[in-house]
Amino acid sequence: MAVEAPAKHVYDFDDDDDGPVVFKRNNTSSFKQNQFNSEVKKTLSQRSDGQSGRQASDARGLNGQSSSSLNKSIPPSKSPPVRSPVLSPKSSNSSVKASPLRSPVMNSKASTSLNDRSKQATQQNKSTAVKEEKTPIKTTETNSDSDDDDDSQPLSARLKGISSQGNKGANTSTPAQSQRLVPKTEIKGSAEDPDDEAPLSARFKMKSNSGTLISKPCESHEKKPMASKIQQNGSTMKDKQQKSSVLSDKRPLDKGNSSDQSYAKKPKISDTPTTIKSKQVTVKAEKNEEDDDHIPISQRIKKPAPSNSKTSSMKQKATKVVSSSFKKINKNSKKEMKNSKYSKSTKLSPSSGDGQKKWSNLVHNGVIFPPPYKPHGVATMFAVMQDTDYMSKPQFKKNFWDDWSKILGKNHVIKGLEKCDFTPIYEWHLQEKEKKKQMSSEEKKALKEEKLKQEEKYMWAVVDGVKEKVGNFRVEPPGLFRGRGEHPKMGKLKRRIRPCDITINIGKDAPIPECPIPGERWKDIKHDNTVTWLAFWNDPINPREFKYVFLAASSSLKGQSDKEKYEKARLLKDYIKNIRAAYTKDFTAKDVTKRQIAVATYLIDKLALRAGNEKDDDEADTVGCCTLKVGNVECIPPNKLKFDFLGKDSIQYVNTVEVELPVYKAIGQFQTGKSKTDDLFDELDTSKLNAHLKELMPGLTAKVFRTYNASITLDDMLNKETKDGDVAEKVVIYQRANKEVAIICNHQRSISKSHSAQMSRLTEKITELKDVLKELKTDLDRAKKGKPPLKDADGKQKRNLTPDAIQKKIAQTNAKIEKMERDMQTKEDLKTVALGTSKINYLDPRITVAWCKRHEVPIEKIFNKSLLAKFAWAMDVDPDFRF
DNA sequence: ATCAAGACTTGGTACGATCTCG
DNA sequence: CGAGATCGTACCAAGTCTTGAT
Repeated sequence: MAVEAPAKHVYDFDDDDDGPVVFKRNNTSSFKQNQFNSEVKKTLSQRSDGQSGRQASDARGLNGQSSSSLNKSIPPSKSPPVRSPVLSPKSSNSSVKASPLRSPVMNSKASTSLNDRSKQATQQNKSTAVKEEKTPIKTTETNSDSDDDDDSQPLSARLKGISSQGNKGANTSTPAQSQRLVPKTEIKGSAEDPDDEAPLSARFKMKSNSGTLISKPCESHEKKPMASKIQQNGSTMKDKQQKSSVLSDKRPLDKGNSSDQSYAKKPKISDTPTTIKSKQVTVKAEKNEEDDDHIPISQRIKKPAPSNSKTSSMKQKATKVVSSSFKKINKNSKKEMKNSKYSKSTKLSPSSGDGQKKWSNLVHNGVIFPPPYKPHGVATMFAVMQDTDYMSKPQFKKNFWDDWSKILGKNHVIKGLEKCDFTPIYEWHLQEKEKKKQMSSEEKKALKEEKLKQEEKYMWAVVDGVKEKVGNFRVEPPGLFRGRGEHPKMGKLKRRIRPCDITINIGKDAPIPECPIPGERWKDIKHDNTVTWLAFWNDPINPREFKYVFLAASSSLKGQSDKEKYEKARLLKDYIKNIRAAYTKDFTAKDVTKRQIAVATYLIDKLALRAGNEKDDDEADTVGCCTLKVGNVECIPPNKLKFDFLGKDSIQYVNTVEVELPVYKAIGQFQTGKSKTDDLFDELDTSKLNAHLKELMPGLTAKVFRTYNASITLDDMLNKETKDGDVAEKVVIYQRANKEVAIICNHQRSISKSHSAQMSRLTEKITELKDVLKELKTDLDRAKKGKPPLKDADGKQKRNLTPDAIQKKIAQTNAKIEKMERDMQTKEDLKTVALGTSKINYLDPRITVAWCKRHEVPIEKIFNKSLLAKFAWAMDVDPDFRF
C-alpha cells in the first residue's frame, strides 16, 4: 500500500463534480501568535493547539506528475458528488509573519477552494479521471464502498433516502467520536501533511495599535451623539410615525400585505418601533426627566423626516451627476419590477407592525442540487485541501479520518491517513484547474450560459406579485466542513443534501416546485407566511441547526428589515444619553448583577463588543461581552484595560483602552477570586442583558449599539471632515470614515499574499521618481544659467526646456511622488482592515446617499452594483438626512 | 427561569471578472 | 496584450435574538 497506491485511488473519487467545496480560510492558528501576549488566550483557547508547530505550508508543490490519470479505483462507487475543486495553487501560505507582538496577524491562508464552478471543469475531468481508472491500488478507495455519506451512495440508495438518520447519527457523533481515533500518528510523508501546525499564528491580524484606534472613535461618539441627541424626548411617537411612513414609500415592500395585516397582526409587536412607541415614550420620558434631553421633536424635524420629505428642496441640490446616477438606479429597479409581474401596491408599509405576516403570496421554484455525483470520493475532498492550513491541524485530520474510515469500512486496506499520499490527487486537481483556466473564452462563456440556463428558474421568486431575486438557491454540495478557528468539527464530512432533507415554504396557492431529482421528493411543504425562508434543511454537521434559502439582499423583504434595523439604531440616538447616564450611575451599584450589567453595557457601547451568547462545546471557543473570561481582560493601572480575546469567526480582538475609574475598579472586583477561565460577568448572560436594555428603550438589544456607533461615527466624520475638493478627495474622506468604523467594529481581513511584494514595488517606483526629480533639479539649475541639460542615462541629449517648463515638471513629479506615498500609506493602513462588512451591515446607507447628494459625489463611487440594489430603499433620501 | 428550536443578520474568504499599467 | 492589482460575489460559517415549551 504504499503511498502511491492510495493515491490512485484517490483520483478515482473525484469525478469531478463534486468536488468538495471548500473554502479556505485560514484559520489560524491564531493562538499561536498571540501567545506571547496573552497567556490568557492560551487558557482560553486551550485547546491544545499546541500542537502544531510549524506552519502549514506544506504546500508542497506539486510535483510533478500528473498522473492525472490516476485512476480511480475500481469501484468508484458512489461518492458524493463533489465537484471538482479547483484549487489554485497558490503559494499558499505565505509568509507568516512572525509578527512581533501585536502584529496583526496575518493569516496565511491557502487558497484552494473549489467552487462549484469548477464543475464545469468536471466534465473534462470526468473524462480524465473517471475514465481512467487506474488501478488503483486498491486500497483506499474504498470509496466505493463507503462512500461517504450519502454521496457515496448512489442515487439509488439515496432514494431511500432517508437514511438520513443514519447520517445524522454520524453527525451527531461528532467530535467525540472522532477523537478517539487519534492514532493519527503522523502523517506521513507522503501525505505529508505533517502536521505541522503552523505556528504561524498567523492568522490574526489585529491591528496593532488597536487600542488607540478604538478609543478615539468611541470618544467621539459619545460626544457627538450626545449632543445631538438630546433632542427628542417624548416625541417618540412622532418619530416612529415618521419612520413608518418613511418606510412606506420606498419600495413596495409589503405591498398588499400591509394593508391587510398590518394592523391586525401587530399583536406581537415585538419589535418594531411602531408598536413600541408607546412604551418608549414612557420610558423615555422618565429618563429624560433626569437629563433633560428633551429636545424634542423640533430637532428631529429638522432632520427631515426621512422619507417623504425628500421631495423638498434638498433634492434639487443634488448635482447632476448625482442625480443621474440615482435616477439610473431607480430606473433599474423599476424595470425589474416591471419585468416581473408586479404590481406593487405600495402602501405604506406598516411594516414593522405587522407582527408576523411577511407575505401573502409566495411563488418560487425550489432549489437546485449539485450535479449528481460522480464517482469520486472522499479522498479527493481531502486531497484538495492540501495546501490549506487545515492540513496542519490535527483536529481536522482526525475528524476527517474518523468519517472517512467509517466509509472505508473495517476491512479496508487503508488503516490510517498517514499512510496515504494524496499528492497525486492533488496534482490531478491542479491540472484540472489549469485546464479550466486554459479554456478559451468562448468555451467559458458557453459553459456559463449553460449554467445560467439551468439555474434561471431558481433565481427568482414572486412575492406578492413582485419578482424578487432568491439568495442562495443552490443546495450546498458535499464537502469537508471548514470551521473557523479551532472548531472541534473541522474536517468532518458534510454529506450530500437530498430532496428528502429539504422543507419548502411556499404560498398556498402556488404550485409546489417539482423535485429536480427524479424519484425523490421533498421532505415537507409548508405555507408559513410569518417567515421569509423559501426552503431549509438541517445542517449535516450540526443537525440541530438549519440552513435556509432566503431572498437576496436586494429584495423588498430584506430591504425593509434593513431599514427597520437602522431606524431602531437611530431611535437609540434619542435614548443614548440617558442610557449612558444610567449605566454610569450603576458602575458603583451595590447589587453585583446591576453593576455587571452596567459595565457590560458600557463595554458594548464604548467598544462595540458583541453580546456574547453562550456556546456549546462543539463549537469554536470564542467570546463576546457577556462571555468574556477573566483572563481576557487585564487591568493596567491606573485605569486602562487590555482586552485580548477571540471573537466571532475567531478573529482576535486586542485593544487597550482607558476607562472611567469606576469601570476599572468594577472589572477588578469581578475578577477577584476567580481563575482566568472563569466568566468575568458571572451574573450575566445575553438574555438578562437584553431584557434590561429593553427596559431602557423598546426593542433595544446589544447589537443595536454596534449599528448605532458605526452609523453615528460615519455621519459625524463625514460631516465634520468633508471639505471642498474633487470627487477623488471626497471619496478618500469617505474611506477614511469607513475605515474608522471598521476598526471600531474590529472587521479584519487577512493580509494578501502579495502585499509585501506590492509594497516593495511601490517603494521602488518612488525611488525612481526621486531620481528623476534630482535630475530635473540639476537641469533646472543649468537652465537658469542658460546651460543645456545634462545627457540622460543613455547618453542622449535631452531637449532644452525653459526653467518654467522644468519647474512644471518638477511640480508634477512631486505630486506624483506624494500621491504614491499616500497610496502606499493607505494600503499599509488598510492591509488588515475590511471595509466591506461595515458598509454592508452597519452603515445606514442613507447617510452615504445623502452625503453623496450634498457633495456631488456619484453614488457609484461608494456603492457597487449589489450595494445599490441592496440599498434601493435608501436612494431617495433627502440630502439633508442625518443619522 | 431555562432551554432549545427557529429565524435571520453578520463575517471572512477564495476565486473569477474587470481594471490598470507597462 | 498580459501580468498583476482590484473588484465583485458566491459561499457558507458563526453570530444575535425571539419565541414557545417545560
